[in-house]
Amino acid sequence: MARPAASAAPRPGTSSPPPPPPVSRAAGAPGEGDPLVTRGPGAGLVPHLPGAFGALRVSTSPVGRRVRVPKTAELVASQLRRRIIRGELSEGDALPPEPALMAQFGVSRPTLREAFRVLEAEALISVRRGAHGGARVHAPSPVVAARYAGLVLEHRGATLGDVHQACAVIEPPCAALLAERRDPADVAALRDLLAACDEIADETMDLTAADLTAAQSAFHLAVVELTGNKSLSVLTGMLQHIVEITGGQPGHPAAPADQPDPLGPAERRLKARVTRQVHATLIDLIELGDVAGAQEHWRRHLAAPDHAIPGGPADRCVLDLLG
Amino acid sequence: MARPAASAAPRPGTSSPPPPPPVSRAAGAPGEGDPLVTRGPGAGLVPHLPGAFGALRVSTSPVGRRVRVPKTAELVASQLRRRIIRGELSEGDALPPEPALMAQFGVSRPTLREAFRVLEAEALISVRRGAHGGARVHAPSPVVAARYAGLVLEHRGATLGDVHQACAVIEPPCAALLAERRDPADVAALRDLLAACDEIADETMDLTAADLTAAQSAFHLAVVELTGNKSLSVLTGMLQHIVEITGGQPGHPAAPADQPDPLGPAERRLKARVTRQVHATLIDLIELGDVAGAQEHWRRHLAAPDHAIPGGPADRCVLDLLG
DNA sequence: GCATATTTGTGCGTATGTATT
DNA sequence: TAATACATACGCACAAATATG
Repeated sequence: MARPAASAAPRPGTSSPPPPPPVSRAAGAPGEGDPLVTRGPGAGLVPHLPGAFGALRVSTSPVGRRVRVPKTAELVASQLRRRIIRGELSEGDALPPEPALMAQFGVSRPTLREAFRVLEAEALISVRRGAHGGARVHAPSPVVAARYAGLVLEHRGATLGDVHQACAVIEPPCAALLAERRDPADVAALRDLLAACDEIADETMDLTAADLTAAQSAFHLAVVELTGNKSLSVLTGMLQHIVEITGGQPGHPAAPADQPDPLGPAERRLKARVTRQVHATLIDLIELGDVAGAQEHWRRHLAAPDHAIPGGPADRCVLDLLG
Repeated sequence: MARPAASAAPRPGTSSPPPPPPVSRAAGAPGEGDPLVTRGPGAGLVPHLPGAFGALRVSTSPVGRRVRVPKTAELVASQLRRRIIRGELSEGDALPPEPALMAQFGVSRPTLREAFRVLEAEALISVRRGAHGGARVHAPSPVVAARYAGLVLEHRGATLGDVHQACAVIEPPCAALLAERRDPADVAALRDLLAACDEIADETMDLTAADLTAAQSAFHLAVVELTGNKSLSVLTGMLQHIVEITGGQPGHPAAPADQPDPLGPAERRLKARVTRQVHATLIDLIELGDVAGAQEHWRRHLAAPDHAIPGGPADRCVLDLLG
């Protein structure tokens, strides 16, 4: 076998280069002696996540599924990914240097580097070179998921208004839930975010839209996050990120800034004030426990022309995340 | 100034394909036919300002965060990815063999392979080796995005009930929209899916839950997809996929099948019949145009104990997508 | 079974960037 | 500010496994 097995290294026909032992030296690395890449019988058992063709079901009818053999780099990436997701490797942790990982996994450097590129594309690690460089671990964020979801949406020709409409569907029920709960902590948190919006709107004289909309987006996200539902929070974060990188940046080619700044500073300041009032009203409705009122109020806010840009440029602006 | 160009042509005699243009990616000479990877000016764009740590009240905006220089493999992967998303490369298309791509991009084989691993991890290509092997293109699917979103949720300790609750928030407004629209095509499509559920429930005697729940999930997904909103469709597909690979598979370690089959065939058949009736009622409400009724009916269905398993095992079953 | 085309995994060398001294 | 050591980035060539006809 070409691949060095975990424990048994047959080494049948010794070629010119003697294959190194799978685990030779671990430079002060904790958790030494892990088999790590045991591809033999375990490879068939591990679901290894949905591959390119979906989960393989041991069902009856379609016997004979095209099975894609996992590459070695993919196995290495999966092992590292699992340790990151499980929390064994936390944000900021530094992975051992390449030679140590090569020894631990029993793979060569190109293979290890392929695994690095995969994890780097997933933003789970960031590799820096230099003196104290190496791979550092990052926690998974909705931004990563948003990138791929955005790819799917772009491939399907979704518009910016489509994404906005999704937010308009998700958020009102969350507002209703908060009103039903009437938790003072929720109200306080929202008031804090509202104050943050005010501060930004007041301090910045040029009133660049990016900062203000970011603060307003944080308010919208909080409405979802305070419900405690992690799935909706992640989904909303994804949608917001897609909106942000598509239409929020003025320099983006897909930005609806074809007409450069149709609003003057005065109108923009007025709009900010109106938005602030709408947000404040939501907090009041939540504090009062007006379930239906909060939901309807938030639904209208998200359906408002100046917020959703319905039928306007947003509905003709297909997503363009790739430049 | 880029890295030294490949001075030697990579064995042009061995491959029969058209003579690859000797794109040597000479320094500062972008005049070649298809430079593809032109890193020069792009790298010069990054500000690369020194570490601004103790920035005490910088005047305008905190521009100047840590920039991560993109690796060559990442650039190659981005170019291929863009061509896939843009539709220039469609599902099933075969990419040129490795030597041709090496010549086109002007990179070495390890670099190209790193790009392949990245795209393969994103399920945008699938590489098979052998005579007529090579890289084949696949359309992006919500399954890919679901994988990363699931990673985020697992890292945050989300439960299966959490994911289900997200579906319960998204779907009722969609049902309301369908009832408001009263499109006969929607009703027909839902009736077809209902019939498909019946067929599966009747034909399969062993009544393995996997097939039936898949058909029922298709019905739920259709409620969202028929609204025409692509974002919500993709999101719902992601959530369903997470549920499917986590709790749906009986063999999955995270499946709530610790108590093996608490339901006998009789009870399960009864449940299927009840579910069928609930689905049929939704179709009727949509056909009648009962907006509030359809929304409330679907909300209750998704909150029903036998559907959401609320507070039961689902709420204690954290997602486990990595084995 | 055999020939062929293709990807896969490996080793080693050089270039480049980063932090420390 | 300049020299230096460390760690990754990228390149090339060889041997092996694999799928097709």
